[in-house]
This record gives sequence, C-alpha cells and structure tokens, in this order.
Amino acid sequence: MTFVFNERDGCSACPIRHRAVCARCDDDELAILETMKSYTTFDTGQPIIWRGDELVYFSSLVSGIASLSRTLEDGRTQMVGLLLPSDFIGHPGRETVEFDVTAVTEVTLCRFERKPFEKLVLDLPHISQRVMEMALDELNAAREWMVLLGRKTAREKIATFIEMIVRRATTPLDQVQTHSLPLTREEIANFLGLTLETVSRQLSAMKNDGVLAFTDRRSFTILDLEALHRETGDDADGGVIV
Amino acid sequence: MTFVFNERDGCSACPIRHRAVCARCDDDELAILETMKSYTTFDTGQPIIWRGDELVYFSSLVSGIASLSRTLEDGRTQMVGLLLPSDFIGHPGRETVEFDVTAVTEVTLCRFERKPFEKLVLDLPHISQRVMEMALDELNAAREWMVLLGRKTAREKIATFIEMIVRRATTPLDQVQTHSLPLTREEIANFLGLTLETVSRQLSAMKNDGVLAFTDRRSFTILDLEALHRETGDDADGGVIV
DNA sequence: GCCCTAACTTGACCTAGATCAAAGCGCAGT
DNA sequence: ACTGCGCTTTGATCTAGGTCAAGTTAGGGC
Repeated sequence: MTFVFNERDGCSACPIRHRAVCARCDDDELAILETMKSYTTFDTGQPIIWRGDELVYFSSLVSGIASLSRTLEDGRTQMVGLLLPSDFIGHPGRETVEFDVTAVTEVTLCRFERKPFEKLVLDLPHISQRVMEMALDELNAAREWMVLLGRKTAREKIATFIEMIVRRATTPLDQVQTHSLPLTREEIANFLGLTLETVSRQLSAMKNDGVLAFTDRRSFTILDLEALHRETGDDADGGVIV
Repeated sequence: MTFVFNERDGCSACPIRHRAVCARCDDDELAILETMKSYTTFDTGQPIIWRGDELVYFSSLVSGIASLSRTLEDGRTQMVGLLLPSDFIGHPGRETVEFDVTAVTEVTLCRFERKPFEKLVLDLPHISQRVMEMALDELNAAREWMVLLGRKTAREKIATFIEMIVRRATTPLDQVQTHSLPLTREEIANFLGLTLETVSRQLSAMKNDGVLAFTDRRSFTILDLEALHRETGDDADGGVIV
C-alpha cells in the first residue's frame, strides 16, 4: 500500500472526506461525526456482513475494496456491486442488508452506530441529501450493469469492466499507465455473470489483439483505449457529457 | 379496463394515494400537491421520455404499466425496470433520465413540474422520506434482477417472472385465480435477457409440466404454486419475512 | 363474415460460452 | 533452493439458448 491514512489525523485529513456521506458537511457537523465514528479493518476474503443480518453500524469504506453479492442455493454467485473508497454500507431506514458484503482486499471502515446515525440524518440535511445522491448513483450503476448482464457478449462485458477500472482510476484517462486488477478471475466472473475460464480467455484475446498488455497477472496497461471503448458495445459517447 | 379513476375526485380518492410519493402526506400537504398536479395519458407503445432528455415533469404512474429500458447501438434492448401504479418517474436532484421510459399499456400519469416539486421536496420531509424509501426499493429490485440476469437459467428466469406477476397481484397468493400477462413475449424477453422464442418455449414447457395453464395467450392460472417457486432458483424463503 | 397483421408457437440448426480436464506459474513458508 | 497451493491459462468437448424459418392464432377494421 502506497498511502496509509492515519486515523489520528481526524476527518479533515480523511482521504474520502469530499466524496463520502459526509462530503457536504461543514466543520460543525464534522465535529459531531468525529465523536461518533470508529474504525475497523477486515482482511482479504472476510465477510463484513451477511444478508439478512441486522445492521449494527453504517460504514463508509475508507480504503480497500468490498463486494456486494448474492449466492443461490447451488453456489452460483452474482456480484451486484463493488464498493470502493467513499462508498457507504447500509441505508437509513433499513434494519438489515439485502446482500452479502465481503472484503475483496484488506478493507478499512469508518463506522457509525446505526440508530444514532439515523437520528442524525433526520437533523442534518447535508447528510440526508448526500445519502440520497449516493443511493441514486448506486441505482444508476445497478441498472447500467443490468444491461451488461442481460445483453452484452463476453467480450463486451470484459471491455466494459476494464474501462470501468480505468475510468475509476484517479489519473487522467489518456495517460499511459499501469492499472492493477483488484479482483481474481473468479471474482471478475461473478461480477460479469461469466465463468472464470471465459474471463481468462477473453483477457488473453484482448492481449493478443493488442488492446492491452499485462505486466503481471494482476496489472495491465491500455494499449488502445479507442479499441477498448469500441468493444464495450456502448454508444459512441454513452449520452454522457464529458 | 374495469375501473377508471375520475380525476375530478381529487387526491383523497386517488387509487395510489397510499403507496405513491405522497403516501405520507397529511391533508395540508396534499392540498399543496393538488394545486400543482396535472394528468396526462399515453397510448400503448408511446415513448414517455427518452434517456438524456431533460425531465420537465416528475410523475407518479396512476394506472397502466411503463418500462425503463436501454437499447444498444445494434438494437439489443434490455429492460431495467417495470413501472407499476404508484411508481415514480424522475429523481429529485437529477435533470435528466438515464433510461428510456415507454408506455407498455395505456398509461395515466399524475405530473408535477420538476423545479417547483424539487423545492417542495426540500420543505416537506414526508415527501423526501418517501422518495428515499421508494428509491431504495428500486435499488433492491434492480440488484435482485441482476442476480437473475447474471446467473439464472431461462426456466428459472421465467418462473421468477411469473412469480413476480402473481405476487404483485392484489388478490391473495394461494387463491386460484386468473392473472393477466401485461407484456408481449418480446417485452418479457427484453426484461429477462432472453429471446422471444425462448420465452415462448419455456412458457409452453411450464404449461406441459402442469405448473400453469393458459386460458388465453395473455392470461394464465397457476396450477402448482410450490413447483413454480421451486423453479425460481431462489432460497426456500428468500430471507423474506412472510 | 372475411381479411390483414401483429403476436405467438414450433421446428431445425448453430454457436457462444459452460464444463471438464490438465498443465503452468509464482509466491509464502520452510 | 524446494515444496505446496492457490491462481491462472489453455485445450477439448458439450449444451443452453440463440438464430433462422415456417406455420398458426386471434382480434380489429371493413
């Protein structure tokens, strides 16, 4: 890890200060949150909370990656979301969580006890607005992913996934740069509704076609960003204002 | 249509009064909404709003069914949601809509101009709470559907869909009763990430297996509710408290 | 009552991706 | 340096569901 957040530094030094649920809070509001928060960490692979379990804490993901997923009786599993730093776990007004939350890498959470936090939400519109905004972003992401799951080919799924990884990276899109793949082939498969073999084959194919290059199994470079985008199956600009 | 809402009767007689965005409003709040609302209808198949278009009105769906969908360049389309009576179109804080909204049957909307309504939301917690609650329900439904799209077989998809239709019907679950299929085979296919032929074949198969019976191509009866549920691939109780 | 058309069904065949199987690879622990 | 194991790749084969192509059905307009 290149950077470790020192919890002693307080909210104002927090790496997710401006994107998390507290993004809109002023100093006074932050001071309240500061008294309520506590940190925990989970190791790679550990369950954070199971579906149906009562949610004791709301949490912001400070560092690492977690997954939201559902497993059918016979073991087939589907991820329904990836949680990245600044994402929030739990929804005000809900006592349980509907999907399993698992640490994909080592994860640090900033937690608030559910009940006091729910009360706080009623009083601080800065928080409730941000919670709403984040929920709507999740909803859009989920629906976008439904299109992928229902209609895209394996190759389009992989291209979309890689593009998402690259887009979410902090550095400018066009810059030649190495990206790390935070998930195993199996986890990628569960995210894309494929098998791990298909994921492996499609990644190899994109390598052979000169779209990307692997420096290592878990890190790659984009060689042809345009080709990558073309392969996603999405509209030319996706209706997105750039 | 067996029942037509008379718009002149006012909100208190509205069929979706207790489930729509206004569900929690008291009489005073309702009076404010009453002055702002207007009704429109759309014929079967008509577009209600295209993705990317600026949203002029927020609307509650009063009667009929609409779909939310996305179409890829080459024509593949995936529904990402079905809008039933009481569902809401548009999200406070968003100026556009991310998916195409289309009338699947004749549809009646109760509309509010976006900007005044957004202001109202800030003042009336009864509305913003309900909007939040409805958005979270949509999010859960979307994620549940992701599992279906990514991991279920054609037969499981059909069983899940039929069960959903039946569950949403107003009459008690166990009562033998005729249900109407509000969508064409092609629309069902676009909802389930299948082709219309596969939908047709699976429905025929379930008929031959004695799970359901068709009285007509668009209406059916459940013969074996337990078998239907077993075929969905979901957990015994889905973790749901019945 | 008859025609037209859109919706639906059914059959034959094909293919993308799953499944099954067998090696590689690389790092953590000794 | 050696061993073991989890991850990954690659190959061979299979199959669920897609594609293509006829028919069939039924309601709405004349």
